Amino acid sequence: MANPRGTGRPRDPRIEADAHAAVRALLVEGGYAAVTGAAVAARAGTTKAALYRRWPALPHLVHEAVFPGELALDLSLGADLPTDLAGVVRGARDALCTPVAAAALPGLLAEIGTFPDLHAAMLQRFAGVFTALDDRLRVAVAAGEAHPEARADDLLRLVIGAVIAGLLLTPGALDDGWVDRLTGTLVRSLRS
Amino acid sequence: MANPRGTGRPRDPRIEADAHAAVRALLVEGGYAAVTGAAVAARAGTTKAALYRRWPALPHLVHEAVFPGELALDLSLGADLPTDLAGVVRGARDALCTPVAAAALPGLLAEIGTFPDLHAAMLQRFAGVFTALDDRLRVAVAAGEAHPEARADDLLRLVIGAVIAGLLLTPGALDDGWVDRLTGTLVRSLRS
Amino acid sequence: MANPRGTGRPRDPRIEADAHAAVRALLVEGGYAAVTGAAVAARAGTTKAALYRRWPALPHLVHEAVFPGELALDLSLGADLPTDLAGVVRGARDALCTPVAAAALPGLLAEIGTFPDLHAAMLQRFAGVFTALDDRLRVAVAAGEAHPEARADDLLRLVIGAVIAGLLLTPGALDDGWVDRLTGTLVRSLRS
Amino acid sequence: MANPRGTGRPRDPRIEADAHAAVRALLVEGGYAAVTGAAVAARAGTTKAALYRRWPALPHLVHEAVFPGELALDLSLGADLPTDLAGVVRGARDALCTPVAAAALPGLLAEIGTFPDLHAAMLQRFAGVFTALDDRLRVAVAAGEAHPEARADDLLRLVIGAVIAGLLLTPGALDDGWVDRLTGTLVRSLRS
DNA sequence: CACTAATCGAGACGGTACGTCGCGTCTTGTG
DNA sequence: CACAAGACGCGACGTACCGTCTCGATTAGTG
Repeated sequence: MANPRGTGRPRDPRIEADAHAAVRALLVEGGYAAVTGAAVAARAGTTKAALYRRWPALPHLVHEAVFPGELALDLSLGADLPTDLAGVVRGARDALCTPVAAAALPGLLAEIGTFPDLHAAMLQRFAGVFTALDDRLRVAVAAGEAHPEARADDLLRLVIGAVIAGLLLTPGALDDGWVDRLTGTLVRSLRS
Repeated sequence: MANPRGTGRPRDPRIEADAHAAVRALLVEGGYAAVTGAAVAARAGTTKAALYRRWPALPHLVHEAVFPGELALDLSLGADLPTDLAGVVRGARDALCTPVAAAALPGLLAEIGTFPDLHAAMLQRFAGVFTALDDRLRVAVAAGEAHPEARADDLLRLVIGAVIAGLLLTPGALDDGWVDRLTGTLVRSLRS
Repeated sequence: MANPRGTGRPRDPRIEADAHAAVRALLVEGGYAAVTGAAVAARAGTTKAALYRRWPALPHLVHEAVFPGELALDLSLGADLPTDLAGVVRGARDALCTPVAAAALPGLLAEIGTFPDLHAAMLQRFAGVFTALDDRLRVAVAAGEAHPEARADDLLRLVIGAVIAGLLLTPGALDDGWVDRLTGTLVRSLRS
Repeated sequence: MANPRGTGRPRDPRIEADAHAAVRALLVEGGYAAVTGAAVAARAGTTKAALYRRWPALPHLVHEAVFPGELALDLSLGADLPTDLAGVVRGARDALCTPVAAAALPGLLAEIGTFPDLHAAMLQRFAGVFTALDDRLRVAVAAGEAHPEARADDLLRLVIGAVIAGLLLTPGALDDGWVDRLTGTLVRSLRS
């Protein structure tokens, strides 16, 4: 898609940033339905053609605008397990409950059916967290804080699922008390 | 929407049923994107006007077609707690992982942003399960099988979230082993 | 269409009159496009079914409402020819330039293509005028006021055409001066 | 409507021509009622959106397709008055009695009520004829062939009205004999 | 006095056209 | 090459009107 050789007029790098900003603004103001090709282009001061030169379809742009990079939950390996799990829970909630993310997620998840590559891209955002959580879990098992069959994927899916379900079905319920309760639940569930 | 008095020509009851069936068939064959007003009408042997007379928008019809009534998980109050929780987990998975439901859910969840009344309608499907689970939990607390702070809403949201996250992000992973692992997780998390 | 035997509930005679009045009111207020089945029924305090029991289609009702009976131009046989012709011109103009008629005519003429029976019905309204004009013309020929080849149908068509063209293309131009000028034109054209 | 600056992708000029041809074909085959947005688009090998980009509504397209330019009656200034008038009468008849025009006119005239701008557009088609007739009439007055009060607008309205009335009410009667009779009528009516 | 038969109000029915909108692509002219 | 601009094919949207139908409730005349 990108120009392999260095030939030709180079792409205007501001368009990427402007498009990201436009998407985020539209998401907050009008929800996922307001993120129209024409609307994004107008808001970003460019045209649809410039967008489609960069992203294969609108949802890809939205995904990139909402989740620009990998989630950084910085599991402070060394703190005790409850503290680290609380960090994961809180981090996942904070990342997905941004006004922008909350507006985009339902639509993005629905588009997975149409654009399978979005699926992989979204999962990729959690890859680092998964690795860190896997490592942390191994340490906890060695320390006798978690039973040996504990799996990081189940754990992470549980957290993400709880956040998504809360986001979609009971928005507003994911306060700090919820973080504490879910953390406690996870800690207890890890005991042998 | 419905005719309050008995006046006027009564609605043809077959249209409701045919529309439901048409939506389910289209969902299975072509996914959520195939559920078009014209396609549903054609398949149901009726017209768009007849559909819009009954439902304010297509997603309402889809919701009704996919979740015709309340989820019945028949918590067998009396069995031991692990068995009952396994029933809830398995029941939620079975209800939401039907080919029809799996095809409809992502789109349906995304439409909540546009049609807020869909939100209440979807939650309503779990009202009975919540009540039953709440009762069961109280019994478990009294029997010393669960700690007193355990909350049915958190528990149910955890189950639903796990299913939805699994459905959206890792379809195919929700096998019987997953049911057993999640049940074990929940049982352990309930211990004081 | 009507009930041949006297059996059954008799029709409510007020509906005819109310429907006529409703059509005329809607024509004046919103033009031909506002004369909808539902609108007429609502305005007349009845229902579409009652209307279609009486008229085969809406244009028939409109025609009846706008031109309830034959045009009565009362050619005062005996006056001089210019006076009589002025009466015809003025009468045709007055009959077709009513706000109601002016609003209905273009639509009615267009429906002729769909309902050929409307055609005959509309022509019928001029039958009496034609006969009278034909007689008057014969007298004029005998008196040497008109050349022998003068034909009433050509003459009448000329008058009606002039009114319709004025109505459709230059509304407002059909004032009394126009009546005098057209009358003069016709009188001169009849001279041998 | 049109793109003022030369920017953007230029409109495909074939679409205009194809749409015109499609409208004419549909008019002849199925009458005014067959001229549907979808039908025109399909026949022209394009889409409804492309049509609505060019014309504000269907009747405007129909008008343009049926009367692409101004009527050219080429009054042969110089022939004697009866010959020139016969040319006007015959020309107006020929222009409005084409199968295409005859099918379109009733509908088009009826739409004037909904789209007032159509009115001006239709009158414009006769502007040149009016000017020429006005000039010719002045010559005739100077030559003593017509009385001084003769007005071209009255005359033209008379001709057009006669054609329209004949078209709408007595189709088939506008043969060459009718042309001669009407011409004679006009010539006599112009004498002082 | 029941019975019959057509009308009444109300409103749903199938059908069809309307005009709009969004998508992702394409085609110009201009850097 | 990229860019701005905007037309293109495609297809869905939700609304409106048409003329018909199906109800339950009236309202006469008839047996």
